[in-house]
Amino acid sequence: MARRGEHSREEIRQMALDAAEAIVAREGYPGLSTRRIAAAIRYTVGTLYLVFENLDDLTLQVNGRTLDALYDWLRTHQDAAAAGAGIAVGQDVAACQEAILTLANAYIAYAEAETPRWSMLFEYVVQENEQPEWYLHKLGQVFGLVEAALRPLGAGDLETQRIARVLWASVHGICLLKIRQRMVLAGNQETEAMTRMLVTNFLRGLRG
Amino acid sequence: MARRGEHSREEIRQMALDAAEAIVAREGYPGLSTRRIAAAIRYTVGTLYLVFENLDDLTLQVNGRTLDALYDWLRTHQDAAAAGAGIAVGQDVAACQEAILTLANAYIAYAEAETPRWSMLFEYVVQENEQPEWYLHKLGQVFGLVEAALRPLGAGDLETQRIARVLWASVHGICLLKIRQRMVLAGNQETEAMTRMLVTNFLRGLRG
DNA sequence: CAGGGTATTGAACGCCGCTCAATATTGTGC
DNA sequence: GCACAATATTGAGCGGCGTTCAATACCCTG
Repeated sequence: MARRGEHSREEIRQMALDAAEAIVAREGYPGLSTRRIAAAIRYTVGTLYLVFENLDDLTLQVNGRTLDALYDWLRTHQDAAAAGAGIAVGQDVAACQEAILTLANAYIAYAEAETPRWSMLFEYVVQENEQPEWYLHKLGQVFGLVEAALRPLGAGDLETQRIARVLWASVHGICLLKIRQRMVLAGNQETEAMTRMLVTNFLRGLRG
Repeated sequence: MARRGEHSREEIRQMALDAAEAIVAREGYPGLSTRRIAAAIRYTVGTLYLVFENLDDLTLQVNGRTLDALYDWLRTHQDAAAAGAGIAVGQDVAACQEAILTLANAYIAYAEAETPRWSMLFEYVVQENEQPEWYLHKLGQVFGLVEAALRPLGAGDLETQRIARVLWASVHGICLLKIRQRMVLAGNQETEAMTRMLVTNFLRGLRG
């Protein structure tokens, strides 16, 4: 045995999560196993169970990191788009639509850029459907971006939340269709067209 | 050893698929294993490999059955709704909207009624994203119902197909949200309201 | 009734998640 | 400087997984 105290528990935690992310990026969620993670960080399985409750716990924490990364990604793309469109255009309905489209396309772009990580968010299904509070919070942060973009529409808070959920569920559905390659016909262009069709018509319907 | 020729290959196939469905219904996709299926039909694992290529093949065939069942379910609900609304109302836009809503609600109802089976359609991910032709055909049949319901709108064939994909991806997204219980607030009513919000506004946007 | 053909078996292989007694390493008190 | 308590780390072991294939038990043909 060796290396007692060479790494703190928190260091081991981070190393394990890094290694897990690397494995998932390379081989997808099915390639993830405690033995592989342990080998990658040059510890043994037993050590992992000192730091994580079990593999589900570890998986959920990887997903938590992914949600953080997704949030940052969306923010970055939002800022880039806002810079391109000039300052303080966020108040009218047309600008709101553009903001939503920006978010939607950024979301889909993330799913494409980081497909295995993104897929794992949904491939790992919690059985007792009990996501911990911290996880729901991270989810809420991402959802919050959509709600914020919709606020200029001037609907009530609860109505805005509803619209955001419907819209984001729909964008997610299109994204799934794209990633799972169920769309034999479709390239990138097709997906953007579908997203635009969804968002513009849905919002026009809301106004009309 | 025993029972040589007691069951034909096709009989064994059906027994295995039945057993697999029962296991999935009871314990979900993660509970499915060759050893359990074999035990349930009182054969051994080896026999399963005479009838199926591997567990993935078997899983895909269970999913194929589910697609058939879903198709029948949607047809039945369509017919019931059509009977309720009187004969030959399928021609104007309002009726078209009702037809889509009927389909959407029936889809979500199926997911609720047969959650494990329905979930397995998406939890089992084909790695080489090569669904066999027969599977794509079954998928196409379900999609075809949506396209048919949209035909009264009078869009071109390709446009109708696009609209159907967008709409169905979106309904699926809402359905996912419901089933995965990410909606803490939501009961059945909430989901129906969200579906209605999506469909009515999207279609109104298309018209307007 | 012998023998070929085949349906069926089940042990074996290398994985998996997870546990826990055994052990190696360290810091402390003398 | 040393013994000892405390603890970080190990890794064999358990039961389960998908998959393979030589061995076997059965049936049919001649």
